[in-house]
Amino acid sequence: MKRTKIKELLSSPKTGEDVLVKGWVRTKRGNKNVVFIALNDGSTISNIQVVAEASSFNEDLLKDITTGACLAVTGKLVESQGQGQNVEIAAASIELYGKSDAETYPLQKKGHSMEFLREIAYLRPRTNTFGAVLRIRHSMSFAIHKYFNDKGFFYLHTPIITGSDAEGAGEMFHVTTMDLANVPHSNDGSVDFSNDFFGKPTNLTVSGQLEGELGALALGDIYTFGPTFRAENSNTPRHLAEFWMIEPEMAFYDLTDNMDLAEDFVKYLIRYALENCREDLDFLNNMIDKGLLERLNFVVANEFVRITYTEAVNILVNSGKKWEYKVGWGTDLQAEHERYLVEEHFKRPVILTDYPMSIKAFYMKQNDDGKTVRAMDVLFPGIGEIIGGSQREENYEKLLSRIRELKIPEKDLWWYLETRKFGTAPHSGFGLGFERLILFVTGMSNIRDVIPFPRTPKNAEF
RNA sequence: UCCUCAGUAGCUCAGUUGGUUAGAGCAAUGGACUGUUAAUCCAUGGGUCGUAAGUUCGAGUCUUACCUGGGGAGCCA
Repeated sequence: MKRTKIKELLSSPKTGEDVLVKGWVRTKRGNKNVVFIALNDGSTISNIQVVAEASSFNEDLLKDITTGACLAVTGKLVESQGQGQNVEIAAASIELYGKSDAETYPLQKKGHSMEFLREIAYLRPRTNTFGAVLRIRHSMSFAIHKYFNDKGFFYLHTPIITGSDAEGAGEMFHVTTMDLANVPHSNDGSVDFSNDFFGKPTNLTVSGQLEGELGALALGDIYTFGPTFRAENSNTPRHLAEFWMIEPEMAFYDLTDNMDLAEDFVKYLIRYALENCREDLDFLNNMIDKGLLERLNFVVANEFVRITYTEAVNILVNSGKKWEYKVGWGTDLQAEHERYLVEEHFKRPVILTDYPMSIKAFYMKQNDDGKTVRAMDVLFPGIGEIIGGSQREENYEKLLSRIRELKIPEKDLWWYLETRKFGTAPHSGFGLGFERLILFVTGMSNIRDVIPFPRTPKNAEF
């Protein structure tokens, strides 16, 4: 008999038919005469109830059916006599694939703390919460590709290993095959990379943007979606050393086009989740965050506020609030300022634009005022900055002078500058932190719980 | 990296101004129960109190250092 997934079984139940299901035991209860097994195969958050008449099965087999054990069950799908479910399987035969010693299996029927589950990340996908999060994570990945594909964007694979140390987005992880116990040095005392694998210093990427721009200036509209690595010693519920980032880059987009795309993109993803992940979202709304569905619906239904950095500073200065960090034109906005704008003043997502040139990256297009750049940050409630982007500086002289002002090693960026020499074009792009999106969509509060195997300072287990 | 809180049974926690043999709920184990829904009821076992040093007649409790985790901040996505 062919195996049926539980999701399929529950969505279009054909009672009276014989079925074969395979999955892991969530709970077992019962008495002398009848045993009830809640079986889950990961295809959906719901379990199927397997009912076994004790007299029809070997006593030792029933004893070995404990929380966590893996079973293959054949039987007839019937209407349930109980209250909790519509259909159940009247078991005809049960094959035990894998026992699960109840005394040592870490997962119980009762709830566990997120901190404990993090320590057993090799098993936590078997819980309702992580099953829901991981299914939603998959759906969001798929929706991202679908959104861009439908819009005629091309998925560009930018390198994971990079030879330039120029973007300045964060501390980097070195990539080397050198024997670290015996690192060769040049005469001047510096590390000699000439015999290293690439013959020069290399790192894991902190952003695919610069290569993404090369793609946009050939293919028109591209996006990247891949792992990103930051060796920052950041210990917060919003940072990972290894995370996934989506970076669209579009030729002929100005900053307004860029904002329009970012807003449409994020709303599309949230709408996609609402339409396709309903059961999992309902579960998370009940168990994790009672305001989740309301917040998701609100974001989809309302325009994002768009104001300039200068306007934001005025609002903050005139708010009458006491700030831990001083607000003034030219300083970067702190978490408390962003939170005030999003959560108290406007009470909705906010896009801030036209930041001072001095606090933003070298590649952002300079405004005519000579002091601001065409940057945009999308700020979300509870998350903070979920998207950062800009129109890029396409003028060769302006870009070069900015690189020199900031003393960025020009020799590492020669290829990037070349694009401004040959057929340069106005273009824009942004980066969306995938896990931060998942945080928002799931209502989870710690970024370590929206990626299967989190990498953070002092933690690379599993 | 900084500030702050915490670490006691498999899990979640209680443990009084330092005082005899460290407790509870859940889980587990054994039993009861004719359809259960995180089942219920009865019983049983389970601890180097994060690690190391110190103060003291005496430390789960006080001190110091370190480790691990949470929350906040910075850096950022």
